[in-house]
Amino acid sequence: MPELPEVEVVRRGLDRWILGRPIETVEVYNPRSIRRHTAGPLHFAEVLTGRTLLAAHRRGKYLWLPTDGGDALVGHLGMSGQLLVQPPDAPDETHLRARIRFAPDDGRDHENRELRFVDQRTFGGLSVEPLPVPGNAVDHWDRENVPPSIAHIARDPLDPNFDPDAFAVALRRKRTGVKRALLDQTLISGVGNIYADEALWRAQLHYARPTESLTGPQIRRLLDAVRDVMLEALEQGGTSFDALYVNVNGESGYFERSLAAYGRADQACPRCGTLIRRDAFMNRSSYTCPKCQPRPRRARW
DNA sequence: ATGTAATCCTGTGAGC
DNA sequence: TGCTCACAGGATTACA
Repeated sequence: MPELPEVEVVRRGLDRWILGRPIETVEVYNPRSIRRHTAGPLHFAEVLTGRTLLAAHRRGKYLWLPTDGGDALVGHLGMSGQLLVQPPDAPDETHLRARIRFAPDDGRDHENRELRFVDQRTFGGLSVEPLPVPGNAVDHWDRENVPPSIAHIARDPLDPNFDPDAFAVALRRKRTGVKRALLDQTLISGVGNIYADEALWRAQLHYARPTESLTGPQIRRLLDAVRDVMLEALEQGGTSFDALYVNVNGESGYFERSLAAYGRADQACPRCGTLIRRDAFMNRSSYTCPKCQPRPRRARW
């Protein structure tokens, strides 16, 4: 599943390949993939046509691309979404939901690639939304230019303006388990089930540990773990930047090779050899090492 | 304020 | 072989 590192890989691909040329056509094949766009998929296509995408920004798992019209193309990949930059003659993908074609770049037709939104489970979606302060974006961390549907999303751990102390205070104020808090995108964004489990394993914390009982050093260790695991995943996912293809399938190499806990039920913990255990958690799964991450006496989840 | 459960979806694989 | 069912899970919504 695309979490922050995968989405950042996509952002870099979009930043490199699809900015600066007017959109010529927009085709929507599944209206469900146009979400939050209250005026509907037809309007989505209409308003986007003729616009030029100026930049590619990200917060947590959300992407947004400001246009020369003062609004932005907003995207979330959900569980199975991909944004692919493809040559026009590439065969349509099975779950192709939308296609955006750009005006040719005189004489350089070989670079005239199109943007495709592919999404098997259609939990992801695209929309066009107004930007509060148009045309003012300095970098992709700029808070003032966040579209309305992303306004409630907290800064993510790779954002230079992410405030660890404020996070620690907000975290301890919550009366919940630490993993639930990690997955709360209004507290910290970009963390999904996979990286939550990996970070907790690295920080040697159990998912049901009550947030208010966490010490300052433990929170710092946890944050470092979140950042490290994401940066490592990003390094490995980054190898596909040159491929004229934006890799988003949630299998950034890292996925298969480097996971210590997630998805490894009944396999040896890389740190101590104890068998990793799988618990039901929030309609999904949590993976822990019973020895490195003992369940707290007062558990909360 | 916080927790719980249902909802949205489809491909995969296990079990019968 | 073919059916059924559990499962994967992010974000939002409704309800407790």
